[in-house]
Amino acid sequence: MSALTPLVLRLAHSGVLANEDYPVLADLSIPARREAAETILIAPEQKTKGVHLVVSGFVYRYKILPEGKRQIIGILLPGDLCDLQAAILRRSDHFIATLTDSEIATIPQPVVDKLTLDNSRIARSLWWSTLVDESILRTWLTNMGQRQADKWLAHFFCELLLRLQIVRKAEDNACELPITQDKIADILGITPVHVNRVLRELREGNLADIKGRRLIVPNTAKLWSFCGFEPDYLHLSAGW
Amino acid sequence: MSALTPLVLRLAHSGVLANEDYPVLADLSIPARREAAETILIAPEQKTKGVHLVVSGFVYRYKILPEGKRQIIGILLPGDLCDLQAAILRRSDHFIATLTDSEIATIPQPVVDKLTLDNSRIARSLWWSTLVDESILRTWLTNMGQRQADKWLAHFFCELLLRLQIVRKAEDNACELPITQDKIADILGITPVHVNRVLRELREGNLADIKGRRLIVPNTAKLWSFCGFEPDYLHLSAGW
DNA sequence: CGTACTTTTGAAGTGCCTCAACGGTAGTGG
DNA sequence: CCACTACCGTTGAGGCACTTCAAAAGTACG
Repeated sequence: MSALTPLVLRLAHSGVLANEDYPVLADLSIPARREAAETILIAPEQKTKGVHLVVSGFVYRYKILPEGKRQIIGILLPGDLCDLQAAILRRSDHFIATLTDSEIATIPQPVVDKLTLDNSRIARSLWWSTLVDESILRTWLTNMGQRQADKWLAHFFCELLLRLQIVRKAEDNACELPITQDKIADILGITPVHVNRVLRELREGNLADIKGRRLIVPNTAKLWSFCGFEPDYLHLSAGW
Repeated sequence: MSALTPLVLRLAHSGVLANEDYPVLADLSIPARREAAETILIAPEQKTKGVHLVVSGFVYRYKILPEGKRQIIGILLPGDLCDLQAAILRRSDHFIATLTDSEIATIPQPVVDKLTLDNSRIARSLWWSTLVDESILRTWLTNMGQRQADKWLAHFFCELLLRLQIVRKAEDNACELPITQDKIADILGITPVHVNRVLRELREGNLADIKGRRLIVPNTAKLWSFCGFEPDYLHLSAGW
């Protein structure tokens, strides 16, 4: 299994790749290296030399305010490219760090250039992947602004489970969730104390539970309807 | 003055265009048409036939929750492309509508394709522009999650003034703000009543005021430091 | 088997919301 | 020129979601 397999699984959803493109991607032998949890991959203002790909593990984006407050602005799962946008913008405006011990592949800049210049379908599918990230951001912003903490947390769980299922890292109703309540708080924009209380509510309502760093959702449909989850924003189906 | 002038002013900040690219863009004669305020340009699930460019006026993106709540997820100013991302994703996941009477140019899909396929620098600069949008989203998300309403509103004012100055639609300390408190509320994710109170605070603190649909900032530096505004995320300087 | 981290719970406080009313202003038509 | 209407801005009072501070209990690990 190539380090790129999860990426290819994701890009397949873009609906722009042709059969002949898959070998091109599969045959790239990009080595993945291990990184310990809480390793900073990119910092603001830092110039990049390649594009990081998450092969296994969880990675997160975050911003730090002058006062020291932290907002997590994205979770990167296997198959996600971390800093394609930083490569184009030429500097990052936020931090990217590993959440867990992870395998990270760095695709050298020349390889990215070759892929995107030689094959307009692959270029298009990579662009597509950054636009899905943007769509997720719009949804998070909407959740933050309009949903209460219980619904927002439930929505986050729905999204995570679904995104992990695409890359075959989740079962039907459970997945890894290697994340402390402290970090969930910085995702939702609330305090850790309140995360804990809301989590209890979800548990008591049989909607979701976290046990031993795993998320368990007894009834997916019930959780979806609880928070009004509509997965269109993940752009999973490739229908024209 | 071409309808594309504001766009070119923006793309100049990408730092990837060469001198010879400017005539290519300037010579495109894309007609702009007038649209009344509150005209929906794009709706979710709708297929697009071209890319909308704001020539004059204000445009906004928003999402509607199942319960009917609205979150505004972006303001589009002259020079901004509305739906380049929808063209790639092949369907929109949100609404785009005019905020004011506006001039909108629709760049036909074939022209977009030609620009992006024939000229990799122009393609790159267009991609750059979508990534700046994404960067703004990350900052809004951070503001929503971590800043209190007064600072968030002040930050929004700082951003708006600066973005309008780039396209020469604002003076040093004032700009148009053709927007009701109701809409500001849906940007910040708070209630209109609270917007009103926070606005009064800013007025009383001599930080900012709205008079006759115009934003007035007596002392820009003071407003910046009040809310910790750091404009890096707008990626305005093209420095390598 | 201590040490450090994470989770849990309680109690009091605050930012923002809700509901409701009133005032201002611009446009419209008589 | 004045009424009428509609919308927007402003203000007050009470309530709720979430925060803050603090402490205790559970869990992982060398």
